[in-house]
Amino acid sequence: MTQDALTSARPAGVSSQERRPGRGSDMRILIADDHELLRDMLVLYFEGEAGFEVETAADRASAEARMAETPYDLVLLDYSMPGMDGIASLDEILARPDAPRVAIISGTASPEIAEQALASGAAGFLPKTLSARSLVNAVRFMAMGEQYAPLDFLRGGDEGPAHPLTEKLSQREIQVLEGLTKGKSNKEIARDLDIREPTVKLHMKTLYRKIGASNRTQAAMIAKDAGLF
Amino acid sequence: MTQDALTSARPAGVSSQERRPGRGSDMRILIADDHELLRDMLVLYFEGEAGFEVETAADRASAEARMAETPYDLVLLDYSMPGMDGIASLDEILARPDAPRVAIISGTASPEIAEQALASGAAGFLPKTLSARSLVNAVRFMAMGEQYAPLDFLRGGDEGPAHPLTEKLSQREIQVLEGLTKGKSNKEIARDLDIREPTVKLHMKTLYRKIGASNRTQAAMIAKDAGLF
DNA sequence: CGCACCCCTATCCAACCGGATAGAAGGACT
DNA sequence: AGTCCTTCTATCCGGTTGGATAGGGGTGCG
Repeated sequence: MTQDALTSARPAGVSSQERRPGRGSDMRILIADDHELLRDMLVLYFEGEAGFEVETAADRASAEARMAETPYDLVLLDYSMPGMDGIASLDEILARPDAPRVAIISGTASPEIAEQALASGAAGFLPKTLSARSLVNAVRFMAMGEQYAPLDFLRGGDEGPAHPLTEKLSQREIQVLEGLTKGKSNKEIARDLDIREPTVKLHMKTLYRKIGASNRTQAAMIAKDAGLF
Repeated sequence: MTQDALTSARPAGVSSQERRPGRGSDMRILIADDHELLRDMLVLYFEGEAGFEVETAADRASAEARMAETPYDLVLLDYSMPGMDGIASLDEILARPDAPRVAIISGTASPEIAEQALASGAAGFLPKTLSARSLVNAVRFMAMGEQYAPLDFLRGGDEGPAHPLTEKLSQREIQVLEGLTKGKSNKEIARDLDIREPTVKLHMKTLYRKIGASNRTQAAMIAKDAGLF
């Protein structure tokens, strides 16, 4: 089958002629993502590049097992795969005594999450909207010790403004909605924004109308589905 | 670049299969997904196969524009890309007078959503956890007019049960949680499940403890993040 | 200026929610 | 039988939410 080239991820031992002794040893990269399509893709690309040695894992447990076995120069870690629980999981992995450099890769995460990841010490943040070419370049960049993140994504210039929701909502209403998605009460939101609670309730009511929700839980789910926050 | 790996990977074994003497012309496929990584992948792959003609779109608007211009034999439609709003968007696209066969592709959608998509008349459902090989086979299958969906995914055997949440919750609590994520009130949930409201409240309280939520909105967000429902 | 719009505050009230507590029926397992 | 677990029901209470109503400031615009 043609797919052999793709699916032969060759976990270890990479038999290959594409090894180039030019720069000393190869760069060892671990791709941890539950999307096999993506793993196939990246393995394929990196195998065509000189100086890379790629292994894969489909969930957090096996990823950590591999990290414990052998050191990696860079780990591409999916933000949402089995075993992952947001930034907390990243922190835990980075807290390991033998922690490698870790870059977060995600298809759904927001710029906010990207910033949190970078603040936690991630080597970079890679949205899956990146092209394969850009991703390989980013990996090279991070492998040199730099921190990478696509600027247009962080600036929110990404896909956020296209949301019809944010267009309709005022600044305050968006802030209130954000607090709502965090599961906060009106009282907490009021304190955070330094306004009175009745005001929060007003914004709440108006934004319900605007986005078509009938209670706070629905509003939170709508915001979540829209990819906000 | 590494395309040689792809193009050289022509399988002699299947080459006869992919010829479509009945139709004469190539099979036209539209890939609509905002993840450029995935588009790169599939385009490269299908270009290495005979009998396929592939075009791409990064959002719903441009996808529909392409559909209006020329007919496609199959459209791979990302469930969550700019312009998409769940099953409703699929229904709208399928309601077009010149509607092509449409398969939903998603990295996050649940088995429940997959079934809804198939019930709405989708040609298939493709989780991104599929391997490249399986995906190509699925496309061939769907192109023959069949309806495709990975059975183990639909049975929930996929990544659903791996969720630590569903393990801890009882059957009833899960049902209550599902109603919660739909934004329903306790009263509505009670009616739907044909139990009394106090009972719903009890389940609600206990499931809060189990999943670590302090109110219904947080519980809903946790369930959503876990990929439930 | 008048007007629209956004943001802020306030009060009142019905309804709902979160939590505690208590009791009971059925199935499963020892 | 006894025990545990799940499910169901119920009542009480304090707190929160949703909705209506009535204002007061601020900015921008014709």
